[in-house]
Amino acid sequence: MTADLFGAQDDQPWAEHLSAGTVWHHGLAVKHEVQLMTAIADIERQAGFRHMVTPGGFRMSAAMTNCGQFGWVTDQGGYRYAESDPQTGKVWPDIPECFLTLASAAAAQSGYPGFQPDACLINRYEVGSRMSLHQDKNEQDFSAPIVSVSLGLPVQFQFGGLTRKERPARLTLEHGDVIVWGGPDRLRYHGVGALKSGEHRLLGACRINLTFRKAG
DNA sequence: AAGTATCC
DNA sequence: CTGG
Repeated sequence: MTADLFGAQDDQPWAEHLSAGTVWHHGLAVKHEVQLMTAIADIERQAGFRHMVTPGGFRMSAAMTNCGQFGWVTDQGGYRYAESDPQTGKVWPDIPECFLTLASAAAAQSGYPGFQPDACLINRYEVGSRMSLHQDKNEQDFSAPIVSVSLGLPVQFQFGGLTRKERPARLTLEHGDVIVWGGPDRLRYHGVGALKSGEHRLLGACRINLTFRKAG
């Protein structure tokens, strides 16, 4: 990875090892922020954010889109990965190089070298949007970790156990934070609380989360 | 079912 | 009324 990928203080011992997963706290270097924002805007032009519907018929409060070979979708028929955007019939946009660089570097630093995601779900949270506790389990390959990148407003992240009963740990995720979980922790329940109002210098009253997976 | 409603 |  490049020395400035995670900002000027990258040689600091950043990792905060939880009982499961690794959180990297850092300020993204300005040029990388700009690259990521530009890439998201480019993806949005090809595959717009939309509020998907759960199998139970409820509209999700987070707006979603995807890039990569596979995109996570939900509708009344269930959760699944699709190789094309149901909204346009077109394949999802490619995962931008700057996304891949960040995701693989974060995975490698957390003990998962060679991470090559083929799916990136992009969630956009407005004030009040949330994501209740769930497992990422629609992927074919649980040997690859999950890499999650937070941008914009802070949020309370809930990191639970392998059953829903286990009480989740809570931690605040801020702009530029990256969390990686895999191996025995790959199927841990996780979610985020409702986004509180605020103003981020780049994203305004909004949080965007990039979640990288090996789906296929 | 990654949802809401309700209770405490 | 709220947060879990």
